[in-house]
Amino acid sequence: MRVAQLAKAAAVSSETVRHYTDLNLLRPTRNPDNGYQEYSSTDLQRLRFIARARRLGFSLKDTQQILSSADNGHAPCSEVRDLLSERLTALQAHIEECQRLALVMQNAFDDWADKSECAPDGQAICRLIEDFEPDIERRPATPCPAH
Amino acid sequence: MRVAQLAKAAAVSSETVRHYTDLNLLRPTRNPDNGYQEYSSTDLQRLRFIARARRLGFSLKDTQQILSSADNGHAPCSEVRDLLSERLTALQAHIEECQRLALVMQNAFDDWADKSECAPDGQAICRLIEDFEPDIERRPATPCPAH
DNA sequence: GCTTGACCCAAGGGCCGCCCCCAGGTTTTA
DNA sequence: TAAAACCTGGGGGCGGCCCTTGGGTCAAGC
Repeated sequence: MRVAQLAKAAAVSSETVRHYTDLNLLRPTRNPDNGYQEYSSTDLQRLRFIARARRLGFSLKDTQQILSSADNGHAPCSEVRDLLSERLTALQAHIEECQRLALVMQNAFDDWADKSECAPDGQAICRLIEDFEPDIERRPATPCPAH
Repeated sequence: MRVAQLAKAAAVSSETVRHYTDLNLLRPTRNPDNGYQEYSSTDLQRLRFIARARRLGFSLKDTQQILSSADNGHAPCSEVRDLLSERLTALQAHIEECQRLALVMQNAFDDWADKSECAPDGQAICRLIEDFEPDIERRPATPCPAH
């Protein structure tokens, strides 16, 4: 199979296939006639595997590690369990952080409902923001990447 | 003030100050003797403003926009309200997405508690993952960046 | 046989919000 | 006076792709 076929079969984009190939997650051979990548059904299996792992919250690096374990003949299952539990814990922490931020935002929003429009006074930038300081403990201002 | 002083006064890193300066969010002058950046108290106000806006979940681009409105003499408040509400909505969607993912992970984890270690059979990579397909509708595999 | 359009390639930049490193110049402190 | 702490610009790195550039290749229709 070539890039686009493989991509379609696994419901990902061709760029994703190329990306994974660059990362050596997929190992196509070369068609010597035209230099095209030739993917096997094993690659399709791997690609589907990767897509599933991503859906389960694993990073590409995780997946890389799992696949290379499997390549070396080890059953990666216990590794997978551990990784999943790690990722789940991290995700829960992330969710809590986002929820804290959402609270802060909601509080600000509610507060601001009362406040009148601030006229530009040449001093303040925007009093809504400048007068607002959340009560929560200061944490590094790395809000959730609210994609 | 110079970089480190300003950074300290706003409780951010010097690199952050430099970064914001590169983005033209801060506008220091130059000390002609040594080429150092010289920040004014206005820059400090702006920097604190940015830090607050970040804590409220605004992106740097948002902040840039807010600041340039203010620079142009417009009171950015209504803009700020709109942006905040947009960001809050996006954040809530993000949280829900993460919660769905956490559920999927938790389900996988629970499922897997029963299953025995899979021996490497030369065919499967890891049955835990390969046999698992979450019930939720397929969504682009862009899980939460669970940092 | 020739065009059109769909596909393929490699290499590189862009996103976001910084952090870190380099190599060298300046200032401050002991 | 020397060491420590600062400053400069430029570049790379993180993750997981997406997109562009500037080509080459291939299938189908006329």
